[in-house]
Amino acid sequence: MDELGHKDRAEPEDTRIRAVRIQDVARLADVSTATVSRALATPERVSPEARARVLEAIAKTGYVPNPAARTLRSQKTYMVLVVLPDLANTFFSKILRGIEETLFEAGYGMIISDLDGSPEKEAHFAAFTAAGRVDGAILLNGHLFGQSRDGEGQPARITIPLVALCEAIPGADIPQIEIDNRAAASRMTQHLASAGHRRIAYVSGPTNNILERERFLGFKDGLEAAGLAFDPALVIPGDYTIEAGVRAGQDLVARSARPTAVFCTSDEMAIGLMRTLFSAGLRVPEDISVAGFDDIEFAAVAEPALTTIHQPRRELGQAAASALINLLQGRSSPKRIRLETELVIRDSVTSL
Amino acid sequence: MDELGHKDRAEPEDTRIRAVRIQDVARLADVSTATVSRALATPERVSPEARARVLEAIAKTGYVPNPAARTLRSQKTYMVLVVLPDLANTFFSKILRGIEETLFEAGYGMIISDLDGSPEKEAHFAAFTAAGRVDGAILLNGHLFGQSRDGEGQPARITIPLVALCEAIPGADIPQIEIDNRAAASRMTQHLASAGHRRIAYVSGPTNNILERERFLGFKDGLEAAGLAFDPALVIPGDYTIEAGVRAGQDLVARSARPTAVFCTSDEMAIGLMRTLFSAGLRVPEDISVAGFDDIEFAAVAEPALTTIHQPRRELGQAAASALINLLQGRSSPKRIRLETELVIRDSVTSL
DNA sequence: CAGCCCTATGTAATCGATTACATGAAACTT
DNA sequence: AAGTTTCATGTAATCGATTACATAGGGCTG
Repeated sequence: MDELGHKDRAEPEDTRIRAVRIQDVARLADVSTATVSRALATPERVSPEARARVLEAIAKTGYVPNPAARTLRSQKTYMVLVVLPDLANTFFSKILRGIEETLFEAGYGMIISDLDGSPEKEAHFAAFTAAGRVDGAILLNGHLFGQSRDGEGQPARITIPLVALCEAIPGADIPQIEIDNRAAASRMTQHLASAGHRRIAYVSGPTNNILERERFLGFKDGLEAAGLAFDPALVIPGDYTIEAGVRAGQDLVARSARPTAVFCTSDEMAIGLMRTLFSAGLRVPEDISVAGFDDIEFAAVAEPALTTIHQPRRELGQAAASALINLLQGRSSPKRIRLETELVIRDSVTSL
Repeated sequence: MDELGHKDRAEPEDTRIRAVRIQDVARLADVSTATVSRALATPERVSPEARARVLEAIAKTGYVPNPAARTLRSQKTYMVLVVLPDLANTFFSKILRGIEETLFEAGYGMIISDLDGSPEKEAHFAAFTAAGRVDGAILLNGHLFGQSRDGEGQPARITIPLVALCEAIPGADIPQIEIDNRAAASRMTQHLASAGHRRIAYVSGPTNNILERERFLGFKDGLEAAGLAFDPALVIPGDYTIEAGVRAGQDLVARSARPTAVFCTSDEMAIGLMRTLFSAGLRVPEDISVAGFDDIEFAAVAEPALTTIHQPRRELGQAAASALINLLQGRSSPKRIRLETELVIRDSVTSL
């Protein structure tokens, strides 16, 4: 019999390495399994002597509780699902890091789901969530599972705590962590206007996106505050990607009456757009000013350095994770958390 | 009693929503739980009639197997851990996407661990892995858990399948998925040399990094192939980040005898470096040529567009995930998979 | 038609923890 | 001193699946 005394296990032919079980620890510490469990979960409810023996036995055996068994009994997974529209998007990476940090400190792991615009994947992760593989979820995709298809089929009824990050989910009674997109867009627009720009183009996000709607409202707010008229011809459709910026640039280059400034609702689009302008022989900001949104790492080192709206991405991730942890641990969380943005003035916008 | 007949459950005051269990399905389909389980796992071992009744009952109840229970019994989690040195690094995002895609198709979920240079985190995830929370792991960090500290303490003995991605792990007997860093670096160096550059600076990665060592050897290979002497003074330390590129640029600007070309071992450094050169009034490529490595999204839209080495990032992720899945499903996997890189010539390098 | 094998199914053990409940001893109350 | 409370601990039920083993019936072989 080995040191741990796996006496009631198959012995000779079973060469798989068996994990240490709570029973092995209990035997070594000469207590019951209940005491071992309590020594870990509620140390104050165990006598100091027993606790010491248990801890020693744990150290000696290298015992790690089996998470599946623990989850099965306690219904807690200590896992959180993060739902993203697109993992490859630069904007999310720092947010993810903020989330991961905070979850880790609280003892939670992070499972990532990249929806990738696929309804199958969405259904899969809805089932995943419903099956109790995670204790809670952070949604960065702007809608609830199965939200669009109602009536037909069984819309996934998720009963675990949820938090919406960045893209608010209208109508959902869950904490929303975001920035004030409307105010930020208005501020940028006014910044451009106060630099003397009268004809300001706007490169949008996907129009069904709540961020886009807010930023678009903010753009109009800003125009109005500056006493400028809104011109629908100056709205160029985009989707936040570099490629959309490139296309918007082509659109712009082809125009006869060009705006003097372009407000792109993502830095990625701004950088793609500038690329196209350069290729066409236009200079930024001399011939045309360009502003972005997000303040990703590359904004500061773009040529010219990009004037943009700074989003506290890491803090957003941390705030969302904290809010969720509060919920998971039975505490409450404010329904709406808004973090401050900042107008970052660099070199891509000039005064007329 | 409700439709599912939870007769042996607490009824009135328990308002928690109970998940449908296999027993509920069994009762509805008028079979045993074993048959339900078999109908899902090995349909060919169940009669068509019973199978149909089971599937109908599952559809009616919306049954989803409880993963914790399944894992506890079968010792399979259908989860894979991805270990990264830094989640915020742009380079990883597309790789992650490739991994996620492939895992998803095979029915596996992805848990992400951002080590962030923290030994505590590393220890945590080693325990995590040892506890059987995942079936396998993909390592992007270039070393095994607990590899550095041996002898002292109990080095985590991981018994699950592992795969190394990008950073090969010397001495580890696990599949390694990578590119030929040495050949790629040599190729770029020769490209610069063949454009007439004789004084080529090299901005390195962290020197303890295996990628760096390979690329550095490749750089020297390339010099030698071109008949150029290696000059240690032209090696500038870096760590693959934008900031390192900025610093390298400052170093370069301050020099009296400047090289005519700079080979940066990451695009991020190349972009940061160009930024600094511009700020100092130097032009790329007229005054100095700059080459990168990786071909991240921003390389193509940088100003000037960056000449670089293209890494098939998504494919790397997919290959690593496939290799791991093979291992998890009892098949074998080649010990070394090398994907092809490509020299991408854009505008940041000029001929002298 | 006896004997054998194969198929479909059920019964119940099992995975490894948590935790409700029981128990006995010690401490406190009146 | 009897009764009550508290504390430390143990016993065993439980979480919800998978799966080893048992069994019954049907088809096949000789």
